[in-house]
Amino acid sequence: MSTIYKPDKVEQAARDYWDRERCFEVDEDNGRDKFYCLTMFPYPSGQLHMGHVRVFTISDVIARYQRMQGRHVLQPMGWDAFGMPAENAAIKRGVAPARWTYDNIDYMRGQLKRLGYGYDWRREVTTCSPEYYRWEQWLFTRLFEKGLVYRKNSIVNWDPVDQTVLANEQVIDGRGWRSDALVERREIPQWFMKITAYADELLECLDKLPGWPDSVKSMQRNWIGRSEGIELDFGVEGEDQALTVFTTRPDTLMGVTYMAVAAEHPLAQKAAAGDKAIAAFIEECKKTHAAEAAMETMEKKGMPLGISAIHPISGEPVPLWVANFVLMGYGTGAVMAVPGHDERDWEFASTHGLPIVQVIEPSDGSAIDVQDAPYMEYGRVVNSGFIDGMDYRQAFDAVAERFESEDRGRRTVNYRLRDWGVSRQRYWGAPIPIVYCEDCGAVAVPEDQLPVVLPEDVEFTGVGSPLRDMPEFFETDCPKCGRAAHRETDTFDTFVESSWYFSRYASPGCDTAMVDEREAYWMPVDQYTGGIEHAILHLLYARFYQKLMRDEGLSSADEPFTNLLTQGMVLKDGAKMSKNKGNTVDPQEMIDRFGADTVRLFMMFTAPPEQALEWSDEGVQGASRFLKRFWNAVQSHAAGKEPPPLDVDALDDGQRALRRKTHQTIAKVSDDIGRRYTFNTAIAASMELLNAVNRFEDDSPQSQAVVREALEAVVLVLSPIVPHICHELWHVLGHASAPVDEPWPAFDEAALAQDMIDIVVQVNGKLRGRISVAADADQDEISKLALEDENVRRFVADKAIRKTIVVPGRLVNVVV
RNA sequence: GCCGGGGUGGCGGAACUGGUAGACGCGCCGGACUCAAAAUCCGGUUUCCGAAAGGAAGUGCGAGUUCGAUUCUCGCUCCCGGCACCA
Repeated sequence: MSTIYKPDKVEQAARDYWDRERCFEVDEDNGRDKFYCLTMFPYPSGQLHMGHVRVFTISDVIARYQRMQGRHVLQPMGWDAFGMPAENAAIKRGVAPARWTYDNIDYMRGQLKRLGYGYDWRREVTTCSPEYYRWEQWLFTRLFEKGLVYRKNSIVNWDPVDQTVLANEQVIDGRGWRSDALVERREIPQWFMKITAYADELLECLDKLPGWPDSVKSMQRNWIGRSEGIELDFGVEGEDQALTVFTTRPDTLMGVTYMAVAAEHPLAQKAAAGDKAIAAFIEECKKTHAAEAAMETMEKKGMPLGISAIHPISGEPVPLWVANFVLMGYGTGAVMAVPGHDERDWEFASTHGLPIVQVIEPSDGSAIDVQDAPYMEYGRVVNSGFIDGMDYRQAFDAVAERFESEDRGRRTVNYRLRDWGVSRQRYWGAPIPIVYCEDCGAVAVPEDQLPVVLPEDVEFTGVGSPLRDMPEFFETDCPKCGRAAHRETDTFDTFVESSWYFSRYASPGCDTAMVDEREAYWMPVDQYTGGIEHAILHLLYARFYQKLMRDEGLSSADEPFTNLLTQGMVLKDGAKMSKNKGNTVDPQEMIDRFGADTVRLFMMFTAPPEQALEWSDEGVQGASRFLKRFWNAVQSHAAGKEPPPLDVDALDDGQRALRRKTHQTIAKVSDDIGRRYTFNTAIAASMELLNAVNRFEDDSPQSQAVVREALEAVVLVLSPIVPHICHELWHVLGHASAPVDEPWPAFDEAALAQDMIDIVVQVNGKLRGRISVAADADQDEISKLALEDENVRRFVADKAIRKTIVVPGRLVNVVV
């Protein structure tokens, strides 16, 4: 090998070795401590972007480190292969979505290999293959039997550009998450999965995930949005049916001055039948609702329905309104309005001249006037008869008990979380395995008829789904009665595929079940790494799926991911890299120019993983420069005489100092990579050690032995980050083995010991001098030495010393 | 509004448990090599005063606790992310 660093050759050689030796292919081994290191799998969009390179590198560093720690490491890779871009490409280029997708996968797999990631490619999962989605369809039919999926006509978010239904999670500020088009409301029959049945468990288990970032857990809690309250039944004049409302503030019950229902509420609908003005108002609400619901300052509009509810305690009539701020989808679609103690109710009451009364007073007795502003704090109940004088909790219980005993109310928990609509009016997705029969209704496709294969060779017009124009696809027989029936032509939301792919990695090739016993060895995932943008959707669905699979007897794990690392975005010029903004940097170009190791090093050095990383061309140059220095240092050392074995007892002070640095570095890097995931500081420490070696000008045999030890340490500790160059340099240092198979270096406690240590002397907390003391010096000795320092004496002068604080090994502070 | 995270040199960032603020890298300045440039190597680089020794100030702002605060407490401010007529 030439002594000039040529990344192309070095990297090719290392890759050939890993391939030849099948280094990253792992099978289950119950005798060994497993480590499942997972990265969020990519969508095969065409080529890798910098965000991919960052997340895969983080994961690869962790995997390689854990491997050197002796763990049996699984790191798989696959493709989230269904989705809209394939359809868009098909429209634009006239190539079938399947063809486009498989071509992209082939290209991107090559890129991943070029970056040196240590994947077990035998376990590759491609979600658009029938072998994969077959089991997804199977689980769906199981859930169908259990009643955990259901079909209902529902008002959905319709994306007029993408011609599809969006999940609530896919609507951002009233716009489609991909198309950015204003979302409309439509009523369509949809399949739903009962994620709300698991709302409590999904919430509670968050407390059992110490390895997850607080930010993600908090977002999920927020999203699930649990709130405890009471459902109360109000009588309505001229109606047999009670009007049920949900409230979290039963203590304000006596402050109710009006009631409001949503536009879709049956009482509003009924009133509209006899009143054109109300009908017009409801129509207006329907039109504007979806589009404007997210707008921050939407005007509070409403109309009286001309009927009254009966207050359940006072028996007084309470006017009933229809209002645009009441949501049919939350609680019961009706609210009791307490304008004295709720901001929204107060605003509405003020606008429409409704009475505002006070029923809560501050516990500290301070004066308030609810005519000026609502008082929302918990306090003491007043003007409320049977609950007067109570605090919030007492009043809550008193109201609950009274209404429950009279069967006019019940304690209830409400969630913000909605059931997961999984139907998509799209072609490029897994077919929903349902057959519609005129006699039998919706029937699940039986297991022996799965998978329902998506035809891949299709004409793609761009409007709607081609499946609807393919009788050969949708015409079938009813599995129950055998009569002519037709298949569901909707496909699954792609989040369904990404909710269980990690389990499938653990059971590759299994064609008799979704997963087999190998799942139990690998699951749960020990370390999951991916973008913060998946904090809610993907991570919540995946947790939900884990519980579904557990309850189906497929897994024993409650939670799929023990530790979660969310990496920051890659920015350029302060903004997220995107084609729209034209601020992208193509990883391939960087790899071709500098090599994979340089790109990996830059990514890991420039910022800690959770922070945003600003791209810098100079920074890449710097990384490249460092690797050259590293290469040259090892090569020039290896070109010298082979050093004798290290004789620790024969070292002079300088040699011992370098050796101490070596072992300090091993200790620090181990902690930085293994515990803190601060790869940037691990690299910085390695750079320091290499700088120390380069400054060390002593070519005595023992010095060369100390240098050899230092260089070997740098090669090994950097090998998870820049594996190719380390692979080569390890050989240059005379080893036949490969770093990937070496144990992680241990630091020698004895090497860290020092005879003399430098400590800092402060006078009144300000740095005034440095002294060198024996490591075992006692406090009196240290104080004495500190006071002998010339500069310290200048500042102490003739002042009386009030106190001397000695922090062993660090500093002395003299207080005068 | 609520929840979470953050504010440190010209820049990315370091300081992990309250103990030397600015590690490491980038950039910049000076030097060596070169006819010259690039590359490479060596030295310097928080600001202000000083030739230097050394001193003063300094981690968004204001207070507090402490011998000692980037770190802890309180108040404010700005930025980023999430959620939001949720009853």
